[in-house]
Amino acid sequence: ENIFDRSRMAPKTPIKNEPIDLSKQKGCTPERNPITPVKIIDRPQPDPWTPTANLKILVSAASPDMRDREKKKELFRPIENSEQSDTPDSLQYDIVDDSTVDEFEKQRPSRKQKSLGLLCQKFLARYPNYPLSTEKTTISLDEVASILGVERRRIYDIVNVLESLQLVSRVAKNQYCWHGRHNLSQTLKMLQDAGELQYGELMTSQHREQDLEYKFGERKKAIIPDSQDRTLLDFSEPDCVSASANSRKDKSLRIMSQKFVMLFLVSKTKIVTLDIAAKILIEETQDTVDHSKFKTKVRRLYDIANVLTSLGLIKKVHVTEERGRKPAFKWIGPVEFPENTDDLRGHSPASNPLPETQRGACAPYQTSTAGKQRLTRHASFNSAQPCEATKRKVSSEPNSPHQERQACSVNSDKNSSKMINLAAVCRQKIEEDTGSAKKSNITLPVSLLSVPGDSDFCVNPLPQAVFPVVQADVPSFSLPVGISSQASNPSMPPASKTENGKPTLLPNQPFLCFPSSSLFMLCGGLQENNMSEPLPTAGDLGSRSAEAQAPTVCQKRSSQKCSSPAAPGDDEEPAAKKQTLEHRDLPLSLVVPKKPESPKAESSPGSDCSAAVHLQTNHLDLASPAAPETANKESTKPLDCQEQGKQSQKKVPDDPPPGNEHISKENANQPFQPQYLYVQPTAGLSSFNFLFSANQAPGAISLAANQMPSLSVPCVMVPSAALASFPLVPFTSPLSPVPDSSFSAAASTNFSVSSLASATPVFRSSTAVVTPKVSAAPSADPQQPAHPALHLSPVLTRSCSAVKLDSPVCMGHPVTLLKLQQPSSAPLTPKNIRPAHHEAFFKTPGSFGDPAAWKKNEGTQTRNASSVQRRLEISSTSPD
DNA sequence: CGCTCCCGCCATGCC
DNA sequence: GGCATGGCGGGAGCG
Repeated sequence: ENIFDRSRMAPKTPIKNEPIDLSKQKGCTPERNPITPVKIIDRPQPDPWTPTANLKILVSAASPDMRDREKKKELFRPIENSEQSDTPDSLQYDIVDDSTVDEFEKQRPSRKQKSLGLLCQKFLARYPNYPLSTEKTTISLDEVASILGVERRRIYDIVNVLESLQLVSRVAKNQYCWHGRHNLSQTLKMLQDAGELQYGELMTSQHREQDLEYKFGERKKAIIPDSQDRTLLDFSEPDCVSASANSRKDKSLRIMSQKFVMLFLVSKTKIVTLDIAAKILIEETQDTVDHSKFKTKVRRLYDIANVLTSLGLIKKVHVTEERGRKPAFKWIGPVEFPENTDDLRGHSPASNPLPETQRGACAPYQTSTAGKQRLTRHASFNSAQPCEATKRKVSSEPNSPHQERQACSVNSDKNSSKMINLAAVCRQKIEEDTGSAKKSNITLPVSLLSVPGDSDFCVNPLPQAVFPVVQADVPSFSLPVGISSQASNPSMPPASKTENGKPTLLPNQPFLCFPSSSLFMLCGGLQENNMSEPLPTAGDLGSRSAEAQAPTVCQKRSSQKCSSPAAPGDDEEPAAKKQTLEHRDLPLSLVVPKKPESPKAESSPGSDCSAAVHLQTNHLDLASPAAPETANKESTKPLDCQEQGKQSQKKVPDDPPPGNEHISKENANQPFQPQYLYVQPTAGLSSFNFLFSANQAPGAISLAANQMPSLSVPCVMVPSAALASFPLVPFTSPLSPVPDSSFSAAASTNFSVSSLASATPVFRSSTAVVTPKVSAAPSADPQQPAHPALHLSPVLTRSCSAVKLDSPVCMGHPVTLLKLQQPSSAPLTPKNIRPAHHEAFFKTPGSFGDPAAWKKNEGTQTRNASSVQRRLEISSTSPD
C-alpha cells in the first residue's frame, strides 16, 4: 500500500523529506536495516520477528550498541531516504519523470502512510502476540523508531497506549519489555472492574444523590474528586517496581487509554463516541471543560483509538444520533473475561459471545475475588519485573477464554494483583470521587446510562434495559417469546451476538430498547396487582420506599420473597441484567443484541447473578408457562446463589455458583416465553417503563436496586392488556399464556426502580448466574431471589453503581435471561419509545408516552446506544 | 467543510 | 545542561 500510495501520493505533494519511507521497512530488522535500510523494509513482516530477531534486538538494546544504532539510524535515515527514492520501482518511475518531484514525492508518504495506526501495526508486527514466556523481548525505543522511520515521539504514543494495556512494560530508559497479549484479558478485566467501580459508583452515587436530592441538577455538583480517579488506573506500580516508572505525572495518555478502554468495557453497547469519551475523560479530570480542552482530548483519543484499532480491540464506527452522525468506536475485543464466570462459561456457550478475541476472555473469576486482594499487593504494571512475571503469569494464566483461561486463573498472581490494586485503588478513589455527581453522571453515561438527568438512575438502567438480547445462545427462548426479537426481528441473529454481540445490535436490535430511562424491564411474577411497582431496591430501597407506591411493592415482594428490601432486587436484577445487556448493546444508538452474558460477574457477583437468574427464570416462566420447571430450577438456584451472593456482596466476586450455568442452560433450553409488560412511566419521572414478565413470580421482580433506591420513580405497571396496545405488545400477550391474566392482575411486580441500577450489578454477580430460581413460583423463592438482589444491593450499593454499569457483564451470565427477553426485546419498542426526547436520545424515559412515539423512534435506536452521551447531554438538558 | 490526526514545540523531570 | 518523556495544539491532509 505504501508503495502505491507513494507513487500516487508522492506526486501530489512533495513534502518534506522524511525518513518515513522507512515505513516500508516496517520491518524488521533493526540493525541490519541500518545498512540497507530501505528495501528490506518493504515487507512488513508479520512473522518477522523471529526469535532471533528478538534476540538481536535484545542484545542490541542491552548493549551500548543501542546508542550506536541510533547514530546509525540517523545516518540511515538519510540513506534510506535516498534509497527509498530509489527503492520503489514504481515510485521511481512515476517520480522519476519529474526530477524535481521525485525526491519529494517519494519521500512523502501520504499522511495515511504515516498514520499512527499504521505505525502501530508495523510496530506490532514486529512482536508476537503471544510471545513465549521464556523469551523476553525488549524493545528499544530508538531502535524501533529508527526502524520504523519515525520520530521517537511517535513511538511514545504507541508504547504508552500499549503500556496501559500491559502489552508492554517499561523496563528502563528507552527500554520496554514486550509482553504480548497474554495478559491482555486480565488487564481488560481489571479495567472493566475498575471501570465499573468508577462509573458504577458514580452511577450509584448519582442515583443516590438524585434520589435524595435532586433529580436534576445538583448531582453533578456533587463533587468530584476526580483527580484521583485518574490515578486509579495507574497500574503503575504501586509497589513494585521502581517507582521510577511512575515518574511522570500522570501520563495522561496512558491513563486516558485505560479510561477509554474502561468505557468500552463498561458500556453495554460497546460503542463509545469520541465526544462522549472526551467529555467523560475531561470531566473526570476536570470540571471545566473548555472547548479547547475538548478538542485536545479528542485528538488524544484519536491517537489512542488508532493504537487500539491496530490492536484489534476497537474499530471505527459512526453513530447516528439525532443530531447527526458522530464518530465512535466500537469495542471488538474480548468482552467477557473469565472471572467468575466460570460458571457461566460452563453453561453458557455464551462464552461464545466472547468476541473475537477469545483469548481475552479468560479471567477466572477467582481472580476477581481473590485476585483483587492479591492484586492489591502488587500493583505495578509497569515494573520491569513484571515482564517476566507477567510472562509467567501469562503462561500460567491464560487469558484467553478458551485457551488462556486456564492460565489466567493462575495468573492472578502478579498481574492480577496489579490489576487488583488498580481496581482497589480505583474503587477507593471512585468511592471518594463518587461523591461527585458529575463524574458519576458522566461516567455512567458510558454505556450505561442513559439516564437523563433526572431519572438518573432510571435512565441508566433503562437504556440498557432494553431487552436483553440474548445472544442467542438459546434460540429457543427468544423465539418463544412473543416479542422475541429474534423471531420478530430478524435482525439479530443470535449468532451474531456471539461475537461481540454488538454487531447486530445497532440497527436492528432484536432487543427492545427502551428509552433509556424510561423503560425497565422487569420480569417477575406479576401477581399482585398491577400497579405500581416501585420497587424498593434492595438495600436502598428506601428510596423507593420514599415513594408511596413502594409499599405495595414491598409487600409484594415480601410476599414473594423479597423480604428484605434488598431482596427485591432479585427480580429486578434479572431484568436488570437483561437491560444491562441490552444497554451495552445499545450504548450508542443502537442496541445491540449481543450477548449479554459475559460480563462480569464480578461486581456483585453472586447476588447479582442470582438475581439475574431469577429474573430469567421469571421471564421464562412468564414466557413459557410451560416452563415452570425450569423456573423452579432456576429459582432454586438463585436462592442458593443468593446466599452465596450475600457473602460475596461486595462485588468481589463471589463464587459463581455452578448452578447458574445450569440454569442458564436450562433456560435456554426451555421454551420460555417470557412475557413482559411494558409499563410506561408516568410522566413524572422520567418515566420508567417496566416490562414485566408475565409469569414471573412477583418476588422476582423485586428490585435489587439497592442503590437505586431512589427509584421511587413513579412507575406504572401496565396490565398486559394495556401493554398490548403498545408496540411492545408482543411481550405481553402473545406468548404467554399465563401472563396475561397474571399481568393484568399481577402486574404489580415488585421491583424497585432503583434496583434497576442495582440490578444490573446484580447480574454481574456470579451468583446470579447460579441461581436462577424457578420462576414458576416466583413467589416461592422470593427470598432467595430477593436476597440476591439484596445482597447486591447492600453491598453493592456502592459497588452497585458500578454494577449497573457492569451489569452488562452480568449479561454474560444472564445470558439465558437475555434470551428470554430478547424475544420481546426485539421489539424495538424502546426505540420507538424514545422519541419523546431526542435528547433523550438516551433516554428520557418518560417521554414517550405514546406508543406511537415509540414507533417513531425506532430509528432512534441509536439514541439508546449512547447512553453515555445521553447522559451527558441530558444532564445538560433537562429531561422532560 | 469538517473530521482526523501528524508534527514537533516545549514543558517536565531525572540524571 | 542534557536527555528522556510526553502534553499539547496548530494546522494540514483527506473525504
